[in-house]
Amino acid sequence: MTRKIPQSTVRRLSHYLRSLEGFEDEGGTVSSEELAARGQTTAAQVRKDLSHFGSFGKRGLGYRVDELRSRLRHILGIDRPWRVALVGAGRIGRALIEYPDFRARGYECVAIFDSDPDKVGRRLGDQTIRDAATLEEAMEDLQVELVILAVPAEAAHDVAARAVDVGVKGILNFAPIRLNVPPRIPVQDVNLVMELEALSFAISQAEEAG
Amino acid sequence: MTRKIPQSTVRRLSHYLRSLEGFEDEGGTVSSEELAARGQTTAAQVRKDLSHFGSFGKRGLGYRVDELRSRLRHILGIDRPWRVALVGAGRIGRALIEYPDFRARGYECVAIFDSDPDKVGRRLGDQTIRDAATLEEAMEDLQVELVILAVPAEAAHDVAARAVDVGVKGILNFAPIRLNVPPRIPVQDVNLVMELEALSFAISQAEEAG
DNA sequence: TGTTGTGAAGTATTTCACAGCC
DNA sequence: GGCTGTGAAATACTTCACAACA
Repeated sequence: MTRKIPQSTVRRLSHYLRSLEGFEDEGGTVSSEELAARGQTTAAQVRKDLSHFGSFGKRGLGYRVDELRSRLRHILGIDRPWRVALVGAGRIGRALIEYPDFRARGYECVAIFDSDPDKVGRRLGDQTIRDAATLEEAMEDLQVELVILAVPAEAAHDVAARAVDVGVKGILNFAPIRLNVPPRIPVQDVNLVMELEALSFAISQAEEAG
Repeated sequence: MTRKIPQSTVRRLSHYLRSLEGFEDEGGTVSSEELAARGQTTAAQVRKDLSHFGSFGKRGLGYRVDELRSRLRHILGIDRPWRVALVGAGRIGRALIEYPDFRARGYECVAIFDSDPDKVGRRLGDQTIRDAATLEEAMEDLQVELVILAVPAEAAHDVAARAVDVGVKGILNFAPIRLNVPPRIPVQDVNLVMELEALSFAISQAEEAG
């Protein structure tokens, strides 16, 4: 039913789910047209995206809102909780785990690590910051599945390798380097400065074109 | 020379520039092969990406490191400073403007706004947080070019519209909504929870496939 | 009637492969 | 001899358009 789904489709699926949030009419239906209008895409694209995972619309009617929502949650893998560890107790990591959506989407921060002795032992949210030296033991005990890697580039490879060794399944990487982990481990890179660069690129291009 | 450059190419250009950072051998050269190895792409892709902007390699030799670096900086529009304002003095925005790369890439935070009276007037870095009500006046005075929009979704449309009205040229948007600005204004959306969803999607898919 | 699901057509992006130049 | 620049081929992604059906 599903083979190789492009990243662009996954992004759109997240959007569709988010769009559904605005719907109070639980028992109602949405058409691909309506969904398309809320994301910036086309009705055909919506239908194609969804069709990769089965056909759960009703011709002439659209998609049942409540069913579509639960299907999307299942497809995105957020119909169950995820045990997440934050490594690097800086601002970004903290921003992320404090997002209301973080918890609302089923991500649960079960451990926070840092190597700075001044930070170790402090409270952060409902967690006490642990010494990064205890990473393996703690991650195994707590059955961590996802790691948010928010450490300096120099430390990132090491932390990633150790996390993968103890069975972590995926990494959200804020370090501006390409992690060298086995291909079975998905890594999602986030680089905020790069996003700014995309902006200055677009503006410069437009200016140059006149 | 350049027409419509895909987003994927722009991302890779940023990577190439970042790769060059590791090079001490300023006067030396890099081949497309080496560049490809540092990003996760192919030599042909590197050459194609660069060829959109002219041909500045030497056959048989590769690209001069120092020249390539300055070309990339020019292409990405970071061969000049950018005047940036942060709207929403929460953790993410602060994380971003405190990144060493933020300044190193020429982005200069010239104003910070928030609507929370408890925050207005406080210092943050080398800035005093301004009342969001004064946004138009301050942005015009300070000739802000880029806005980092890190406010709740409800406020985002309004802030974006006001910023565009006073001549802002681009927006980095952390609010999980589609901003409704004129098409000439580039908007770069960042949604960290969506990145996590891409991760749980990938893992769930792999698990389902067995 | 209205809207899905989907092959087929159309675009966009990547990869190939090789002539051309250092 | 080595490596770029680039058309041409291959692949990936999106849009079209329409049969199927609630």
